[in-house]
Amino acid sequence: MSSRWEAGIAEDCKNKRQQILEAAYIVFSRKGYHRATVDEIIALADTGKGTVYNYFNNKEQLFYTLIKEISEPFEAKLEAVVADKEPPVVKIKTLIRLFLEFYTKNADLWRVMMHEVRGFGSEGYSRFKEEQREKYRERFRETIGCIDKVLQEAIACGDIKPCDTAQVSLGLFSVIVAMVFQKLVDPDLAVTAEKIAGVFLYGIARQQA
Amino acid sequence: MSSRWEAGIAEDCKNKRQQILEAAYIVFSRKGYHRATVDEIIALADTGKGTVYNYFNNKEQLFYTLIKEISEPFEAKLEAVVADKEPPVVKIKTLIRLFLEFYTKNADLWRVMMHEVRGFGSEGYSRFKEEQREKYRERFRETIGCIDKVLQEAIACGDIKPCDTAQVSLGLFSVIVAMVFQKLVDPDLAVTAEKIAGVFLYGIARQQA
Amino acid sequence: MSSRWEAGIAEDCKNKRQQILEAAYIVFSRKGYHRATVDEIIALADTGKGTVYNYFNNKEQLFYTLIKEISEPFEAKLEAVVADKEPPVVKIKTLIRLFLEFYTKNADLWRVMMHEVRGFGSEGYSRFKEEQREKYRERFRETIGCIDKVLQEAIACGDIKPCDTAQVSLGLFSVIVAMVFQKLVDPDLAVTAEKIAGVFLYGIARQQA
Amino acid sequence: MSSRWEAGIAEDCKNKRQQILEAAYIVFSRKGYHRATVDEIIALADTGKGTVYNYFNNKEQLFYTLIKEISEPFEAKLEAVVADKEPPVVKIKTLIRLFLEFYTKNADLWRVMMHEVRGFGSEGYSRFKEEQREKYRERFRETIGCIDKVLQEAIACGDIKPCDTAQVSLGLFSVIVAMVFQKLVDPDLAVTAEKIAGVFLYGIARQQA
DNA sequence: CATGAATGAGTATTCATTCAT
DNA sequence: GATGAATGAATACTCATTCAT
Repeated sequence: MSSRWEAGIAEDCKNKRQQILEAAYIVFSRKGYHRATVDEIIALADTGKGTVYNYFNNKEQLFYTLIKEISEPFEAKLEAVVADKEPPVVKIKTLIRLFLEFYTKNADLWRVMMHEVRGFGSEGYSRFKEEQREKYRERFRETIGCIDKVLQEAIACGDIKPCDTAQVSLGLFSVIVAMVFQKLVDPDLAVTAEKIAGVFLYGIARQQA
Repeated sequence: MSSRWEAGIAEDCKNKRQQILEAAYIVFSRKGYHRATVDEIIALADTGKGTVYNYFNNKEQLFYTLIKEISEPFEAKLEAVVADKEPPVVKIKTLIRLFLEFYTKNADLWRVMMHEVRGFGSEGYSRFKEEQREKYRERFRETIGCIDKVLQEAIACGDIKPCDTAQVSLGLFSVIVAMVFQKLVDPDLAVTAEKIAGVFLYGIARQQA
Repeated sequence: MSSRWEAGIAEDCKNKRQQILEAAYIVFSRKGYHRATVDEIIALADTGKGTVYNYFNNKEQLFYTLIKEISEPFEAKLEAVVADKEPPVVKIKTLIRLFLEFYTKNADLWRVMMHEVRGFGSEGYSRFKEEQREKYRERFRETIGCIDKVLQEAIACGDIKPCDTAQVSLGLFSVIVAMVFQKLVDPDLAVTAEKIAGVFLYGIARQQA
Repeated sequence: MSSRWEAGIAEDCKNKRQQILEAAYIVFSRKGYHRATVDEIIALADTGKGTVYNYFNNKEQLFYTLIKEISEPFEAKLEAVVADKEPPVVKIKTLIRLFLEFYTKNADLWRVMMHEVRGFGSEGYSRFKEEQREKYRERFRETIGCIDKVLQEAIACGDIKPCDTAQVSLGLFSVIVAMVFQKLVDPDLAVTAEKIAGVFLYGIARQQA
């Protein structure tokens, strides 16, 4: 049901902090932020309640740390692709595949995160402080920004027509996420990546506009 | 701030039930499901706490009723467009415009709804019973199904290439929602509708595949 | 062990709020502020936990309300004595008797209150907000101020020698409280009042200075 | 802010035990017993948490040890004055001065101590065991007993009128403490000592009774 | 001896729901 | 029908104490 993002590490050498993060990953994914209880997390992590608060200031910070630790390697990979010397269209397809992979792995947690962070300035919506939520949003913007950069590159070299790259990159992103959340992704991610890229690049119309 | 979906009804003949639904609309939109309190709803509805439970079994059913009463007129409109005698491509653009209109109006509440209903079979995620959540999902599928039908029609008459209509309609839907949630919709909805349709129909590539 | 400050009211017509206050009186007196638990208060008040929070915002405000409701009638009595047309020396003795009576009745709770409120600006000493504590202290100053006023009156009419009335009134007050807290008060309060007045008025030396 | 009761000892030869006691002095004074945390004490003492429990059985015993180590030299001084060959009235003034000095130095901690120990037999008031609290009270009685002894001496030699020395010594003590706690003590302690003695010896009335 | 990671019992507070009036 | 006082299950967080290193 849930992925362990560092499954390589042997069970017995994991420290408490890691155990808690892994348990939190599972519980937040299953229950969402509000309905996830610290009690359930510690039961799964097999630690005492106080231990959680030795490593994290509170539930919110535990959640944020989780998101951050999962995001960072992913973001690094994205950046690497953006910096590649491949043709932009190839890079777009690679990015789509990476996104499919990441969101497939972390679908549940990411849905939760997006919900908690959503809204711009909605007071009282989430228990999260606005400052904290802004940090999540910045992360989100940068992620989509990777697609944006490659699109601009593609326009620059004439591979695609000039367009509002902010909108298109968001559109591309949302389609990827929708496919994942609705479980319409082919086990061979490259297949789905090709399909998505195909629609965005060439459209579905029989005749060119 | 909030839309009244039946503003035509005069204030003084609104019954308690309607007052509660309108207050619930506002509070659920602002706070999300979990953080919305019955106390806040009745304060806004200017009614007693017991009254809520005269009309609705519980908070959950209040929320569902709200969604249903807002969805139904919208779905009727969609069906009407599908049944139109217009060319499929025109109908697609009309559908996109209707979606943009509806989600723009009800963005906050819909975000909340999607979050609560999300997940297929995640036990304990929401306080909602699985049976209840299935009702929401069915509604969701039917909504997207409208796009699907028109796409199939378009394929049948040769306007668009054969494609996986379930995937494409979901993609189209997700792009619409993303634009709305990220506030990238032009005040003139038709402009944004054209853009979205343009990308899906003709792609962004300079050369046909 | 504890006094009921409105014992006259029949049990069955007491409302929940009053029941809670009376239980709080007993528990705060026995346990002090920190060690008094809401659970114990509701057990004694025979109410549900939520009921406490219907009437009082939180534990602190419950405590403050308690103090206020007990203080006010007492302060009114003190003011009445100050305004009397009796000779100052007589009024002083009457005040002493009233203090003995009040503190004997409410010894434990008052000790708790004084401890929580103590300190001028000691950050973090009490969980009480400084603003709140200032309200208690103002109440305290006014109470002692009654003695002060009568002392000034006595000086004005030549009954006692000029002296620092602020210091003497505080001294008188502290002796009263000490007698009560150490359980050295005679059942006939007037006896102890006379003794205390005697020392302050005429001293214990065999010869005038 | 805080007094070190053995400042003479060089910093570098102070052992852990002493460091902990000094930190505890500061923290208990600032926060009171309940709100003082072992964490804060060890942070200030620059030591490990376990070390505290090497030297003291628990928080309670740490507190008691603190009180004892501070009290003993003070009590020795008091006893010395009692044993002096001075006239009783002079000794009383000296005692008052010593008390003013001691409580001024240790005002905050003593307030905390008195609160924790207060009450005779109040079950559950403090976390302290009744046996422990009795030790504090015995200490308290002996301290006041010094005044009592001198008063009795003064009566014996005819300097003061026969009176209930237990009550008067407690009264004298409480006035001293009140002056200190309310910050009404003159920087020159002898001035305040004279005033207090003056009131107790000769009263404030213009005419002898 | 010194340490600090791990622990879990203890507590204030929230809020959906009920039911007597 | 309308009301709102009463309820108590549910939950994040604190902090004294232990014990393996």
